[in-house]
Amino acid sequence: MLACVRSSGLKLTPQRLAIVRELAADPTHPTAQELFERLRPALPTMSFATVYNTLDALASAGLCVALSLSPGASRFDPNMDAHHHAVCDRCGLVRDVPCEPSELLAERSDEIVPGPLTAAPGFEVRAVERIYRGLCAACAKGRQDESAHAAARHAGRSEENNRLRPAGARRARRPEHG
Amino acid sequence: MLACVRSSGLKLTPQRLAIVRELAADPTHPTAQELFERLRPALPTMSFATVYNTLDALASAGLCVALSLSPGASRFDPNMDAHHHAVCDRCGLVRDVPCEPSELLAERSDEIVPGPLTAAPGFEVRAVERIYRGLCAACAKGRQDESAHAAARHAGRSEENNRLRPAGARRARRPEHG
DNA sequence: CTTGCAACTGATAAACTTTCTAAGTATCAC
DNA sequence: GTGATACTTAGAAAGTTTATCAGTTGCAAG
Repeated sequence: MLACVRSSGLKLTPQRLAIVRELAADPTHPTAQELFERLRPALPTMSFATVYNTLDALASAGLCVALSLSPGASRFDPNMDAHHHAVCDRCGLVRDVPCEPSELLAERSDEIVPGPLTAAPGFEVRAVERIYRGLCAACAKGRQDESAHAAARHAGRSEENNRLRPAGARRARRPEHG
Repeated sequence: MLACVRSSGLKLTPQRLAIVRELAADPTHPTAQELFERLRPALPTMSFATVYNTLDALASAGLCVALSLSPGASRFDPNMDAHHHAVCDRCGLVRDVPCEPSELLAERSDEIVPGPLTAAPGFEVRAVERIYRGLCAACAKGRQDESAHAAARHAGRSEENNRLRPAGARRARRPEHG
């Protein structure tokens, strides 16, 4: 991937090197904020804007994609092969889900692109993606524990909730496509 | 839908009435900002926060859903039946795409929920949704015109671009799942 | 190895989206 | 009608993302 950075006409700075390495090594599709915080020990002077600039440059070069699949900050995906996503309703975590073999046999190695949508006349379909909504392993386990504790103690809000809710978001939010 | 508002224990205020009516009548899944601006003539004193409060109340009552399918503001969907979405890469517009008959035959009237994901062990799938990415009719036509004009005049950036990009976003953004 | 330019970084401001707070107001059950 | 409660308004505030600009640095050419 680093070679692609150079061949895309992008200069290979220490900041970009660190960001690309961290992004490529992380299957959880981190946000810009997460990348920034993880790299802060190694690059204490790096600006937050540099993280965004770099991710934008990578995306423009076709080396990663910005995902907006749940409220809150965008997540960045270095996997440019055809794949789908599993999105946690609770913490927003995103994991890749490979295409099924039948999909990979399609003409485009990307996704199966069907004919025009009768529901949306004139809409030009470029790609079709699938989103699996639900609870990631950690949140599913967390909820079990929570309800178990809630049964033991009557109503004590004891567990600190580790939901990674969008920034200012404090209220509960109904999951999409309920 | 208005009856549902009352039966959900929500008070039926003029603001809510207007918001519900506007939302239910609009198939394009407007943002909070768009609803606010459209209702401003009828309700000049309505606060922007009221739009958010109302949409949040509706979502919590299960009467609409907040969609985060592209960067920028959330869009609100009053259609609670099982369906998918077509999302415009350029302007962010969202249109509903009904499920196919085969999907509606599934056990849940919602979506076909497959077995556990081998790619994400422990992930509890609640629903599967499909996103058709591409260009809406208006943007597809707009791009044709743009390239036609660009060919005529050599490089004049004459057409004002009507992209509804996320807030501060000025730069071009690579569509997801490129 | 030096040099120069273009691209990049860092810092900050700013725009936008969303939520919170506090005080006043209106809805609805009785 | 009347009161409790939920709602609205307005403004502040927090989080995300982009713009601006001066200073620095990567890197290609010499």
